Amino acid sequence: MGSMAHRVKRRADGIPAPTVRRLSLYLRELENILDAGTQTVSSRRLGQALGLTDVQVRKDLACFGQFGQSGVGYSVDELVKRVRHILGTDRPWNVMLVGVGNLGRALLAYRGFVRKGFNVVAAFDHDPTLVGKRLPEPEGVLVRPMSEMAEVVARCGIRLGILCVPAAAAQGVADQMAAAGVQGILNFAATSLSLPDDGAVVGVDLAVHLEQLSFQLTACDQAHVS
Amino acid sequence: MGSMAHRVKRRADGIPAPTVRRLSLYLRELENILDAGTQTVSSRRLGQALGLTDVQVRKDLACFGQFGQSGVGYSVDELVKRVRHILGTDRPWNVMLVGVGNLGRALLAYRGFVRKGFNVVAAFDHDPTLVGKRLPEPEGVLVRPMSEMAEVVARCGIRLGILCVPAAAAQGVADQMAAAGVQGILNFAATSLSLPDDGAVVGVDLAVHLEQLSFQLTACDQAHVS
DNA sequence: TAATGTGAACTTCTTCACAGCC
DNA sequence: GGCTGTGAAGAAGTTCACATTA
Repeated sequence: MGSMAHRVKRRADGIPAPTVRRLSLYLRELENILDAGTQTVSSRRLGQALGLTDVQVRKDLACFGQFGQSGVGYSVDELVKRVRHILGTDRPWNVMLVGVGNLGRALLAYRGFVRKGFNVVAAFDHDPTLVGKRLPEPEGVLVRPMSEMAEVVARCGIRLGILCVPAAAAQGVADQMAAAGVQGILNFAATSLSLPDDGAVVGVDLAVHLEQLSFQLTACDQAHVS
Repeated sequence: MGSMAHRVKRRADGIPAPTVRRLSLYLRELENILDAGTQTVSSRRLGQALGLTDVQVRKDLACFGQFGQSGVGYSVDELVKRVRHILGTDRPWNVMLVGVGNLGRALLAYRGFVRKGFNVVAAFDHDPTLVGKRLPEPEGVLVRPMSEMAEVVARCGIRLGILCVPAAAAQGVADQMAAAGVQGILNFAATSLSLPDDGAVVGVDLAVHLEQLSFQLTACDQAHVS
């Protein structure tokens, strides 16, 4: 089955998909709050920062147990730990990246992944002129030939992969990744992917997001006219 | 009010938000089908490519009128035109980009935007050592100082902006963009933004997407253990 | 036969209302 | 007063069943 951008294919457990999406946002906000030195946060405050109601926040968190204190709120530190554990980012993940074009290179240089516990430990590309380089230069990740994928995945315990190849090549590469043992793919190619049932895909199509905005503005324009 | 990543803030019209998200995916698939030379497509085929049911596809399209033919399906060419019109991408958009770091540079080099009708006609950065460059080198978009933003927005009729500055600076820059007349922001900063009510935001946090995958794998692991 | 289009049933998600706690 | 947690009500989205058309 193909996967949709921004929607997980299989829902793990009985957790609503929207809840999982929001959980990441809660965590991001909580980390900001933690950095600001605040000890405690209420569902209202957390929700307000994200444009959600307080009840929504509490309902989401309630899926995983009850860790707030009546009349006080949540311990930020505690909540960060709990949410990280729920998302599985309380321990580091080794990640690989395939396709070292413009976007791939930018992602290799992106520090946001490491900060969240995702270490990009391997990169692959089809193009022999790129293989052997270290990106970002001069001390980055070694770009390897596709043929080494299975071995490296096994050796480094890689379960997640970032796919940044052209759309036309994406399905073939995704199959290779799955065959090599990768279980989850973050797909930046402008196409839907089919994977075996135990493979998870999340799609990010940069142009699609701009389309969402142009739709909104266009719809508003027309509302004003009529 | 803040906005959520991957969710539009205000829903234009009476169109369900999930429908709008899927519309972009339909278009992407339809463009592939068109390139392949196929004349006609059924809701079943379109849905299958995206992991959706045929009814879902028809219901989504039905929001905008009825343009299928019983027993035959949809004219791909016609449907592409209609969906582009709905999304507002049947005419080009001038877009600006703020923050020419790693990610910003990669996006300036990304050809997927132009292909979809989004022309990045201006870039801005705070850093004087970047101002004056053309990215991607040597013939790309001129990087301008922030101070020129309002003038350029007005002159080029820019309504959409891509925000790629560090999280700490994001809200301030977003305010500047809104003040300059930008109506929609594609936010790559790892933070939620508050904008005046007539401003639309779509957030893309690359690390958040990996978290969704790690959640899924983690949840599956635990399901297998128990 | 092969498809679209759509009211109705159903499921999922969100909001309301309120009990309980600090 | 301020806050969490939660059953119940409501809203939104999806699927079913089928009428309809080529």
